[in-house]
Amino acid sequence: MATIGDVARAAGVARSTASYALSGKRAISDEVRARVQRAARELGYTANAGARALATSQTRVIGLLAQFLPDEFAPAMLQYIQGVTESARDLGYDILLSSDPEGPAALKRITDSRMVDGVVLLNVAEDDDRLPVLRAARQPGALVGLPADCTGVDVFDLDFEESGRAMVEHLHGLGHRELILVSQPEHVVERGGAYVWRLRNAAIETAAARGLALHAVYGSSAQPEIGRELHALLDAHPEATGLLLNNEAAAAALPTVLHQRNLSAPDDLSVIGRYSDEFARTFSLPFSSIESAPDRLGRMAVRQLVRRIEKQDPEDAPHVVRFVSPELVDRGSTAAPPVGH
Amino acid sequence: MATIGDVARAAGVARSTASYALSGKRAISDEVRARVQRAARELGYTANAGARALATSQTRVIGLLAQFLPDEFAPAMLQYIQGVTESARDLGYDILLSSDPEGPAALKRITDSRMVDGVVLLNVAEDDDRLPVLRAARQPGALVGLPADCTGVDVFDLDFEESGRAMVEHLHGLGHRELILVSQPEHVVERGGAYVWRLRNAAIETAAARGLALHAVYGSSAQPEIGRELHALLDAHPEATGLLLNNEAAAAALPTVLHQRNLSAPDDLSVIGRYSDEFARTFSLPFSSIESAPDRLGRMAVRQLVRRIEKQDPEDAPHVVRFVSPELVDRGSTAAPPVGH
DNA sequence: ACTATGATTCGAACCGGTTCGATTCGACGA
DNA sequence: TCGTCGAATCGAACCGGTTCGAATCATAGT
Repeated sequence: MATIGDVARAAGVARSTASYALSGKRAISDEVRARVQRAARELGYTANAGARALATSQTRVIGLLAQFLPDEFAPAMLQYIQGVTESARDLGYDILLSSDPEGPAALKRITDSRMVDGVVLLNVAEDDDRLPVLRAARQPGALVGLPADCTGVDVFDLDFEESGRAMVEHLHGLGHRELILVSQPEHVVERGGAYVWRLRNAAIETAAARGLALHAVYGSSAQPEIGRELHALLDAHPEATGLLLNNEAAAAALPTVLHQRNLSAPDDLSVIGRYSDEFARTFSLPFSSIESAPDRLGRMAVRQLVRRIEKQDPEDAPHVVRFVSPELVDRGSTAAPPVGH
Repeated sequence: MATIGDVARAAGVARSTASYALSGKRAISDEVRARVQRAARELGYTANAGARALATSQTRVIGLLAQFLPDEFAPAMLQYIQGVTESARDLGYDILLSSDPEGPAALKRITDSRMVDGVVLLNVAEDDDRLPVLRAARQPGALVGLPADCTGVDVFDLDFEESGRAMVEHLHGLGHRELILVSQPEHVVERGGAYVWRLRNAAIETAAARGLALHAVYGSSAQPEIGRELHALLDAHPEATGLLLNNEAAAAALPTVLHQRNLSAPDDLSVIGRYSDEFARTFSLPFSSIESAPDRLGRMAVRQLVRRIEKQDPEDAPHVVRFVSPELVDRGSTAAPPVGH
């Protein structure tokens, strides 16, 4: 494999000249630059990443720390990953993907060995044990998911409070008086998944303020349990006319459940979920929903991270905590409650 | 950040001695080794990955080239990625993930710059344009998916021929005489997705040999089209008693379709699919299926790749082309055809 | 004719590891 | 007592880039 020394020799110049000719960091005469570029092309020269990293202390690699948790919804995870890898590529970075369940240890190894210029953390828990490691690292970090303490990192997340409010307001505006909210399993909350209670509490609060009855429950994250639970819920609250879903498995199971009960949305029941449009398309979910935009969050995290890496911001720019406003995708599954309610 | 020079100084030895003490590649007295290790620990020393790669020409990173194609089924892709990252971690490697649509260019850049010790290609097409680049690279490669030409690479894939045969044989054994096979969209075939016709042709052949009628069609990869197509198919072939699905979207859509037609499996129709158990669990698919084992294929590819990287095989060990035998997961959706057929 | 100037290019050092050959030193056998 | 041997350690070179300061050279100014 050709080195820059080979290129320099072929072009009849010093190594440093070849380097400058290729990088453009110093003025080089047109003639020499052309010679160097030609030699590089002919030898098929590509810089050795390790050597360059050693010399520049820059790897142009971003670490992506995902955690494949048992209850995490897989398709959404892939969308995060996709958003991150794509925007990284657009900005000239590669992605080092770690799914090590030993998150803190993996993060420490990757940052200490300087394999990456920065790090994106997915699935951030309220009290995420990777955060102390990240703060101690020399590289900047961007999070997808809101932890309790945001100091020293840039944070991106869907505005779950506003999402909860919006869902309730929407159905309230249509005249509904009794709602059911199905959240993710409770142990997701216990594990630190703050988004669950952020949406839930906001929904409960809004419902109370509007004088609505809201039955807020935790649902399983897989079939067939969630199907049974949905049946039980509808049995238990026959007066409820609105169903809010913050649980992908429940959304996936609901069409069958409605069929089995011979119900349809929005005629018998108004339904509104919170999941990604991609997910909705893949499974043709007919329910209006708050778009959770995982790919967009991934892109935002990478963009901000790269700005920090490349110090486009003034040295100590304040860290950002940005909430993406929920957008309601109307698929026509909500309407005024059936007469008689 | 501490370098090995700092460690050596703190321990009062030469850099080389510190290196040997930590790597164990030469005999070092117990006393000195202990001193070095202690110094390393106290200084929080971690070797610089770039420097080590430069010195050893080894990165302990594996490149993972995925392609997020519009019709590829997302959850399956995540399972491949998961299998690859997990087994890589177990073997002491990190994963550099690329989803660049410019596959050949990305592969060339990654291998030429020696960021990786080897490469796993997902989604390999019959005439994959990444293969020439891979063969020209100095690093070994492992594929998931069967190309037309396997020279110079290790290949892993599900045995789609055997899968097609097994599905047909299974229903034949139960007494069915007329079957429908729904494959992925035809443009997946045109793009080089050989697995589609491999299963399809084998199924057609087996059906012919057994004297069965088999209606083999291509289906859409998303709802709601695929739902409509399934309805049309069942309308068109009222005498068919068995349905074979090599199309995840069709499997996901079928429960609703059956409901709408007031049919149930296996009483009215025997159904057998080809998808992963994980997928089946997430969506509670009640259909027996050939397990496509994406995570297992990912693991196998990485294991073999690492053996090549570490030259555990004799220098020029023949390249392997391994087909995973299909395993039928019985979910009780097949039985003898209803009487009268 | 001589120097100041600016444009190019060169040489050497450095990044932080690994590895090879040489050196040191104590123990042991003759 | 001396040479030999083996174990432990050291020093230097090397991997392949980047970057800084110095050197070269032609041109322009006086």
